[in-house]
Amino acid sequence: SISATAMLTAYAQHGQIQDSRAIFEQMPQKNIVSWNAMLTAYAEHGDHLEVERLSTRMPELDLVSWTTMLTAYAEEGLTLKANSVFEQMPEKDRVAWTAMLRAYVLAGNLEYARWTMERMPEWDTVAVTTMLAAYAAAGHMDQAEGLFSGLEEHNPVLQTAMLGAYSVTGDMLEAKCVFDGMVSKSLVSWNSMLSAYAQHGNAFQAKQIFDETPERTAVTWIAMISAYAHNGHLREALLVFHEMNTFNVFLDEVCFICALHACNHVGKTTAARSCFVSMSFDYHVVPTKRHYCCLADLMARAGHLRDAEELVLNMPFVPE
RNA sequence: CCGGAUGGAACGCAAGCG
Repeated sequence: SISATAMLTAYAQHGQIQDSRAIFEQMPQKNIVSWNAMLTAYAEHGDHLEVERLSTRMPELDLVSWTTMLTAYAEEGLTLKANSVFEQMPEKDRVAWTAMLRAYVLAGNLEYARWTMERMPEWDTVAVTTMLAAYAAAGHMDQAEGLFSGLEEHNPVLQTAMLGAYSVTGDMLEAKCVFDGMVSKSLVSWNSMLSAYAQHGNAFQAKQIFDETPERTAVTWIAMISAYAHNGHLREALLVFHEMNTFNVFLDEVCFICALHACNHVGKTTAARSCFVSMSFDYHVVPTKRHYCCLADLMARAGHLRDAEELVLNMPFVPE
């Protein structure tokens, strides 16, 4: 039963929702964890209706079930439904409170989010980080700083959120100060510092972080490539892209959007085409609308209007 | 006896429209 649940989750995380449902249905005895895993699978698949249907069939619901339902609603923007789940929960832990807080953040309602945080029986660092990041994204630096300085314990996630907040306002000295003051830095911290420089036109300092970081993830590479691309160093951008290809990096769809964009500015139509083909054949990344958009834009700018038109007409999406 | 499966926080990207 434990291994079946693990398999169910693995299939779901690879988008094979029907396979994971098949495993679930064939399980001889289902416990609360397997039911919850199936709920999570549908929640991540964006299918709140199936989450709802499944939950009515469950022999019992626990904190995990309730919170999964709450999050499923929240991520589809159904804040009222999320709240009604929350209100009906027989007991609430800090995970549930934070999920509700985040539901309001997703709805853009920072007042309710804050009110939810204030009502928590005990403040929790995850909840505060959620709130801080929301304030930062909305440009309320004073509020973000207030939360940050009000806490005694600063963990790496919270500090990275604060670093990102300073990056939003372009306060690079403060951002670097938080970064340097961190006792332990995660890869996300390194990437955040790199992106902060990248987004503020400092390709040189971005490159320094790029060279110093203990490990490079897909995010690291993309941030570096776009740091160059945004500042007119298109040759460097393409060089880094090629370097990335020689490492064993897991390339996701965003990598290719970024590469296509760099090709676009250099006017390398051929490179872009081969990149587009290689994406599906070598990396099994399914092209999305955004990739077609990039490539069509590139071909049009290069004067290949007929090719661009053909691409748009033949793409597996409805053109907008 | 112990361990193993499920829920909450921080990082990257194009175009268009304002």
